[in-house]
Amino acid sequence: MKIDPDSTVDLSAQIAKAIRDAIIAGDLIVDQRLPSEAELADHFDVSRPTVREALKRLAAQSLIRTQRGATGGAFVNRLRFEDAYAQQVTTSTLLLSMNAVSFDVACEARYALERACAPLSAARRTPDHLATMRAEIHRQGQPGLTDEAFCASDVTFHRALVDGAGNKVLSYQLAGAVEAMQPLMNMITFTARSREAIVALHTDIADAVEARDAAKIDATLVKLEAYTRELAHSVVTARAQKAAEKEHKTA
Amino acid sequence: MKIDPDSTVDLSAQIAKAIRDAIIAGDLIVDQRLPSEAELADHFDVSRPTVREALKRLAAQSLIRTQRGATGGAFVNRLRFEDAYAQQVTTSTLLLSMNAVSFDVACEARYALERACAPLSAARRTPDHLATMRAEIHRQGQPGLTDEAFCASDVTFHRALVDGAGNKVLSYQLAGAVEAMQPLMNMITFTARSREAIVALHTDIADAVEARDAAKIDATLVKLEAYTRELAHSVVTARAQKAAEKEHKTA
DNA sequence: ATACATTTTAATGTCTGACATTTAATCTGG
DNA sequence: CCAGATTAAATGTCAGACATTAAAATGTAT
Repeated sequence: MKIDPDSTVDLSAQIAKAIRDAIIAGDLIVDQRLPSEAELADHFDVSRPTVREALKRLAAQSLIRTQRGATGGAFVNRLRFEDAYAQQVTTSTLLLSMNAVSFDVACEARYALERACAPLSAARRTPDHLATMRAEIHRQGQPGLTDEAFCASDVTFHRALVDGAGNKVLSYQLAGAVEAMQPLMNMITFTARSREAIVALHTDIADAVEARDAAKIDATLVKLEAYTRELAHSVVTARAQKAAEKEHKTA
Repeated sequence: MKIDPDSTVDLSAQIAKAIRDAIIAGDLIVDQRLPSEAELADHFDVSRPTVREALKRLAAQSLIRTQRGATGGAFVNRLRFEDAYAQQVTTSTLLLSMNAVSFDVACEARYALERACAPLSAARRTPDHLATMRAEIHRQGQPGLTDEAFCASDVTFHRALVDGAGNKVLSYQLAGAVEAMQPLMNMITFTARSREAIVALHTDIADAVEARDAAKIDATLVKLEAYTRELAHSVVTARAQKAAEKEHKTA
């Protein structure tokens, strides 16, 4: 592991890269302890604060964890799916909000991915997954539910569908897509009638999952996608109209 | 933005979280300059090194960039899909290697996601995407190609297929799945005969994409998945046999 | 007045050395 | 043999200094 002190790149970034590469290459294995900060500083011929900045970079990516005390130090972290979820969701959310990704594009991606799970979920879902879906459907029918709570329940429902596929990699990939859309979905005000329609489609999906009918799940997801986009469009239209009225009033 | 100095959590982690939350909430917008390190240190009532560790954490997630000089400082970064790709691939690769995700599970996820793109790609692919696919097929037929180069070309081919769907979110999500599998794929030694079979299937896919025949793409991807898994199994079997022989020799 | 060279300045990058805090291992007395 | 005190080693934090960078301000000559 070496760095170039003459490079224009930050030393801490170079050190972080060197250690990261060693982890990816398998030279440092899970739970292995890195040398102490002082030893690393000595090795790379830099000061301790510089080493610490490098370690914090790695910690931000969940590649290492640190422990204080006598037998403490920095350890290579076993990257867990649960840890990766959070980062994936954060990144996806920011990508959507910063890159003016249209609702349609995000929606299309989400349902395309979800439909990819449909046949697997039909084959493998357990009673647990089904119970979660039914419970969320029931919650979604409760009057007095806020839009945010309705959306959160929607996310849980869809994650149960995805988790039913029994493939951790798929669940991980989809967590980003589904949850990242939540802020966009929260912009939609769900009327009693639209909630009723969504709950009906959710019920169809749950029934199809119970019957292990992949084609039916797929078809219903297509319907749900179309309806979601329709709702979003009406929101956009209403907002534009409101803005126009306001404009008219000021003029 | 406040932190709790009595918490057991690192101050730098708390500060990073506070700033990250502000970015996510939109309180800090793209290209906006953060206060200088000295000002942040003053605001949070900590020392400059502590602030710097926090900023390095954010930089590791591409949430900010720093610039030196008179008008320098830390700026909120516009998170680009390209920047996110790299992190996504690193994370996915480590998840697969550290969590003993079986080849079958990863393979299943990859092809499920890819098949989700098939109908969109059939509808939207441009001549460019098609040209890339044809070029990679040609490369894959060249004799003397290393296994690594063959795999790299395979990745490029599949990414062209995915990019053909014309949905950035899908491309982003899939980049992780496809590229993360490359290390696993590199373990497979491709015989002349297996390469021939793969190239034939790739050609079928390219033909179907050209004809905008979604069903045909889907069907061929199913075949390719089955063949890939078959190849992987034979590799595993061969390796187990070799290990058994070695065991026998030592005994 | 303008173009170019120089100086200033404000910021990040880095270093040194110190102290605080945490935690496990070790020592010590009952 | 065990419980408490001590020690040691590591990370966490701080203070202050200097190095480096790059833009802006200033000065100067044409």
